This record gives sequence, structure tokens and C-alpha cells, in this order.
Amino acid sequence: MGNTRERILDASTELFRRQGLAGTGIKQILAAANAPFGSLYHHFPGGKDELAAATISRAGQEYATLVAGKLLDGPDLPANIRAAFASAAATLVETDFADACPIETVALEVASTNEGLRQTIAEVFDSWHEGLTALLVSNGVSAEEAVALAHVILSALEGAFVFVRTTQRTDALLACGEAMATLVEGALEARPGRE
Amino acid sequence: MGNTRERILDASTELFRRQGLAGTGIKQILAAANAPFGSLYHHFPGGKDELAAATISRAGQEYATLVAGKLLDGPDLPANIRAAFASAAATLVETDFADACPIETVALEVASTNEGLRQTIAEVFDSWHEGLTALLVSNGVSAEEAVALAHVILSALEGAFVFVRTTQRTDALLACGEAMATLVEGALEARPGRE
DNA sequence: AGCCAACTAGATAGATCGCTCTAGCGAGAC
DNA sequence: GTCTCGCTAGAGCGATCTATCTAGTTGGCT
Repeated sequence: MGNTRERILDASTELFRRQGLAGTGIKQILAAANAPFGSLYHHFPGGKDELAAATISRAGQEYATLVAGKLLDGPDLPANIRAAFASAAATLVETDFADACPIETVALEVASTNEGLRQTIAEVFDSWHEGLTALLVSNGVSAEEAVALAHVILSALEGAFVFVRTTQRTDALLACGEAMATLVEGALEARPGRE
Repeated sequence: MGNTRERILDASTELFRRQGLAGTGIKQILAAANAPFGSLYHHFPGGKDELAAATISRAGQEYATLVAGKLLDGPDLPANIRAAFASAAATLVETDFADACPIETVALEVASTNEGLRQTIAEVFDSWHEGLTALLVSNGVSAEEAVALAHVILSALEGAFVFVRTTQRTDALLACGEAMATLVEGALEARPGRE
């Protein structure tokens, strides 16, 4: 079956998320994917960099879908934000504090060392920001305020991941969920069209 | 002179910050420090892990001092917070978006792969959180609120670093500075003892 | 002066790195 | 049938990784 490419991408997503790009060997990825060595360079002639770019694009899109699903799960946006942060915390507890954002570690690793991958990740981040901004606007937040608020929410989420994974306590994520919900409530109340 | 150990720590701090732990070779550190190979295992018999632990402890303490300096630079805490985020943004622009938090990249790399280093970084993070909580309390924030607020401020800072370094735009840091200042203002106004 | 400890210096081992190469398998085209 | 092509399969290359080992140098103490 032609699912070898998918298996390789699945394995690299998990491994990059846990140990980063430089910390993950190609042989380790292939072993985890149960794929032979030659297959990688057939599917990804560009080698590790091309595999990383493909992994990031796919994982970035999937993660956006996952988070967007939580944020759209009900009519009350602040409640959904609280729930999304709490859900991320629950996932971390279940996975021994391993499964947070699939591209954050790689983002920091390559920001100053691999211009191509840096741009690939920047595009993913921009698409997240655009999506969240649009969601805030559609809930009644003013355009300028939504841009700033989306930055803050995404930063709080990614930053809390760093502390939660390292300290193995979920406090930071829960505190951020609460604070972000409060900020969004404030932005909605300031809106004239509020019913 | 006996400053070889310091030179090695300086070099490893800079390199770990830019390219992470796994992405930095020992030879690269020694070349940057102008130190011979044998010296490393004299000063750090435990090898790379011991060097990493020493680098993290020292850099973590220095960074706390740096940030605390900004937060204490004047009587108006919200203004200082805004200024601290803006100052971090300025530093990033000056260093081609390389110099943010010296231990964030390593924190994500080792969280699920190196228990000893994970604990070392967790101690640094806890000390940061304690310090910021105490500062908030001394400014009149209630104890419980200060604990949560310190989590949020630190998360926003670290999370914004990820986006700023990757997108090479400072928007996220500035938006977070504004939002964190607003949150602190709110926590201070809710306080009865407000003059 | 004589000596020891601290430190510098680098060759080298053994494993692992990303990657290239050739060979073989199996399904569809004709 | 048999030819072709997408894909699997893994041996092996040169480079690089961390770490060990022995030697040489330096500075300070008695």
C-alpha cells in the first residue's frame, strides 16, 4: 500500500514534537514508521529538510483544525477558550507532558539556523493568527483589537506549553485560559452591538 | 588565567539560545570559546549534560536579574511591564531575532528526553515565578491573583518569543506587553488599599 | 629550587549522523 | 508474456558526534 509516506510523516510529527529536529535522527524516524531507509529519499528527495517542511505544514494545519474545533464548540467564546486551554492541559497530563504544540520546539531550533524552515513555520503561524483574528471579529471584536488579542492568546498558549512541559504542572495553562477568557469577555463587552 | 570556564559558559549560553542543545556540538562551543578540547572535561567532568546544567543555571539567574531590573525601573509597575516587553522586542531586532530567552529552546528539547536537565530548568522557572509573584504582591495584588498573574505574564513573554523569532516581526511581543500591563492595572484597581 | 595540583592541549576511539547507491519486488500497460 | 515504473529494501560512505586518554604547561606553595 502507498501509505508509507503517511507513516513517515506521522512518526516524524510525534518525534519532532517530543525531541525537536536536531535531536531526532532519520533512522529513528524510519524505525518508528516501520519504513526502510530508501523509501524516505524516494518520497522526500530533499532529505531531512524536505521531510521537516512537509511535517510542519501538515502538523500545523492539523493542529489549527484541532484547536479551532474547540473554539467553535458552543456559542460562548470565552467559555470555549477556557475549555480549549483546559483540554490542552488534559492532553499533556495524559501523555506524560509530551504532546503540546507539534511545531513549537522546531520553531525555536530553526529560527536562527535554517531560513527555509523558518519561513515555512512563519507561514503556519501567520495562518493561525489570521484564523483566530477572523474568529474574534466574527464574535464582535473590533478589527484592530482582534489582531492584538489573537497575538496574546496564541502567545499565552505556546508560552504556557513551555512551563507546563518543563514543570509538569498544569497551573500555567489553566491560569492563561482564565486570563484569556477574561480578556475576550472585556473585548466583547466594549462592543456597541452587544445584545 | 582561570577564565576558561567562564568563556566556555559564555559561548554555550549564546549557542544554546540560538540553536538549542542537540543542534550545538561541543567542538563548536570550544571553538567559539577559544578553548581546547581537553579543558571542557576538566571543568565539566560530566560532559555535555553537566555543561548544559551549569549553563542553564547561570543563564537563568542572569536573565531573571535582567528582567527584574526592567520591572523595578520606576514606580509604575504596568508601565514597567510595557517597557520590559518593548525592550525585549528591541533586543530581538538588534540581534536579528536571535537573542530572546536563553533557556527556552533547551527547555522544550529536553522536557521529554532528559529528566535531569528538565528538573534543572524547572527549578529556574519556579524561581522566576516566585520572584514575579512576590513583586506583584508587593505592589498590592492579592496572593492568589498574583500567582495566576505571574503565570500569565511569563507565559505571554515566552510564547511571544516563539512568534517574534519565527515571523521576525515584533507585533506579538508588543501586543502582549500591552495586554499584560492592562491585566496588572486591573488587578491593582481591584485592590482596597489603592491610594 | 623543587614539587604538586590545576589546567591546557590535542590525538584518537567508537558510535552515529545524513545521505547515496544498487538491487529487487509487484502491479498494471500493451 | 514481458516490459515498465513506482516503490521497497538495506548495505555502505564520508563526515561528525561525544567522550577518553596521555602529555605537556603553568602557577603557587614550601
